[in-house]
Amino acid sequence: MAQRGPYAKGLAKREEILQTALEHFAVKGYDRVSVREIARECGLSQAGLLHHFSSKEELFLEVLRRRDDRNGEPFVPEHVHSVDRLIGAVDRNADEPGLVRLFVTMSAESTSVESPAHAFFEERYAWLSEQIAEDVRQHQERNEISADLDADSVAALLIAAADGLQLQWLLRPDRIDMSGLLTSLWNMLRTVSAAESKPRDPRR
Amino acid sequence: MAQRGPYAKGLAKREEILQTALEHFAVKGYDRVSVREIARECGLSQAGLLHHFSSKEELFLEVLRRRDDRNGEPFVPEHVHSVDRLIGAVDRNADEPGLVRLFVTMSAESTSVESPAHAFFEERYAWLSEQIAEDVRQHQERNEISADLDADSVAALLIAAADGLQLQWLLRPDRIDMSGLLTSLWNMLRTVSAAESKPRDPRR
DNA sequence: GTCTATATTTTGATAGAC
DNA sequence: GTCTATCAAAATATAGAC
Repeated sequence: MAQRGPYAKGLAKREEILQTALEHFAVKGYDRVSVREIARECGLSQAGLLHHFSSKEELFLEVLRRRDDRNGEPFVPEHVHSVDRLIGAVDRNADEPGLVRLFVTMSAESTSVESPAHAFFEERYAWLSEQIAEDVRQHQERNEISADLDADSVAALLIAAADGLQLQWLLRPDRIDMSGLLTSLWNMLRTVSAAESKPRDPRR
Repeated sequence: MAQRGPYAKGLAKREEILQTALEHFAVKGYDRVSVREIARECGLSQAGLLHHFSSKEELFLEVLRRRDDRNGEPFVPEHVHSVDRLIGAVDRNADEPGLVRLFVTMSAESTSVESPAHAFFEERYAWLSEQIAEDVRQHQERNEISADLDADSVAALLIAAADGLQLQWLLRPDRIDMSGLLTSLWNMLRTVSAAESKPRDPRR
């Protein structure tokens, strides 16, 4: 049924479209890619492609969803080792510049309410922040990180660094070691004592 | 000559256009704003606007350039207190969500070689990294930060955090204190001893 | 400096044949 | 499932009048 079922051909084509679309959206951004362009690359007409996805926006959202579920890993409560998972994901991303560019570009664009990806990224950040903060709290309970640090702040900094490093890496791939730098940061955060890191006057 | 010169009117209109364009690009992104839209807002026709700027792209680049020169501050060598200046800039940005959105969106888009802003942001990052790293080195010479830390890495992390925090702030303005968090990070980096922050195996 | 008018291109989406 | 044909709606840029 999987190989010869009535939908086998359609599903295969659907996958090819999603992969091609990912590459194009990643390189040029949502607005600069036309459905025609993706279709041609897949050996289809524009109308032929839109048989599989009812609109450009739906195609785009499906691309995002497809690449978002690296959550897998069953039998482990989600937040356990979330920071390590974040670092691992960043590390793997170093082999997929297209995917990185897609998420960097789209998360930035998503800050506009008009973006088709607005809801998607809003939920994603809320989920990720909570996962990381919970992991930080567990480290605190085990005295592996200062209990006086604010877990939500640490989470925000880690996620910010991950995002910002990916941006820099896209511009200068050979000069930025994303996962190495993120690991350094995580190690530093764990060795810092809270008393030393109280905010001072932010202005010069 | 400045007020009544033959170009006074043209220059004033030019400024109005640049300001309006900034707001629109910031909210909707380069591709989702039409020249017509900006023109109407300025009480001009599309052709009327394009009398001042030969193309949409040129208008856009001029907007970026205009908002980039907060370098000013004469009589101080550029790199001195660069980190404090970075924090100060982030702090001021909290009053200008439009400007933040413009730079976040455009720096992300600029990672594509096809982006009109590619060269602009490439140069900007190279310049900023060098400024921050040099400031870090000066702190190291004064023993205010561990000499064993790599100045370029610290610079990369600070810039990454600044960029990433701005992204998160756009999505959840009330939950992210950009300059406060960045200040915390800077303080932590200065109190960390290098021996404790040696990289370990990045994978779990 | 600003307008109207227009040329040219491109896009997303639909209808209907095969 | 895929194609051809077509529509309608944008957009940028230019020409030329005032």
